[in-house]
Amino acid sequence: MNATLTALAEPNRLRIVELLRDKPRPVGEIAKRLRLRQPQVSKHLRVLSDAGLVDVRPVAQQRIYQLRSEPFNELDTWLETFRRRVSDRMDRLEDLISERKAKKEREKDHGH
Amino acid sequence: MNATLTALAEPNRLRIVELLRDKPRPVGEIAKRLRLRQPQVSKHLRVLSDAGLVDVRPVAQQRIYQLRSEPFNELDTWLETFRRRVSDRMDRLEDLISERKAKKEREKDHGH
DNA sequence: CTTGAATATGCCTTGACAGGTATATTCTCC
DNA sequence: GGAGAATATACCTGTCAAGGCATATTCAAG
Repeated sequence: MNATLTALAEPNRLRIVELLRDKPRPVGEIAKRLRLRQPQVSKHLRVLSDAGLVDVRPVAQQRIYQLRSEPFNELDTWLETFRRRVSDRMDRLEDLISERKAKKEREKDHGH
Repeated sequence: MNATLTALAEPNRLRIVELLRDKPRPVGEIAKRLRLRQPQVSKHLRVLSDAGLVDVRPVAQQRIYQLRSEPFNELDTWLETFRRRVSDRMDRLEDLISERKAKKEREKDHGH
């Protein structure tokens, strides 16, 4: 999960992922399209690969990189846990404030 | 988008976000629960705030932080663009390989 | 087996960022 | 208005990661 986020947090890596979203591509093409130097692209792809975000397949001297679905599914599942909660937050905040006030009152009465 | 990912990529920040998922909390409570020092928590919350991931409300000397929904919705929308694509990748890869082979054949014939 | 294309890796430098600690700020309460 | 709680900020330091560049590696083709 954290590996996924870390990998995606780097701007150029995000661009690569978005490029691969359309279809698998060899390193050179990625470099050309994104105007990046080949070594850095290879390095970014290495990171993406270690994070499990991409797969490689050798075709002649080329290496074709493609996205893997699992990490995105996991990310999606994780996001699920926020859906409902977030919409309830306001109410909960109100509750919390009321609680706090009530507590204050109790303490005040105690003091007297 | 990138701001969101960058903010979430830091492990402790992710923990904070997951803690706030349950309900809004003041800085001190976050620090205590996650066993982090107060200054670092404040810094992380600053980053999360700048990224638009959280909101603050002062209550006395406390600052109550709560999640905002927008960034998560955006992230969700972004993920949407991967749903179908990813499942189609295999086929596309096959296409690409076939294309490549066809191209090779053509070149070969040309050479002869 | 030599050449050239496609890619990976190693090394170096630099910048960003997280933690640690001290200190400033803001508020409550008496 | 003085004390203490809750929080923010400033400064320092160490670490890590990204880019640049040179080079190693792998493969196809003649």
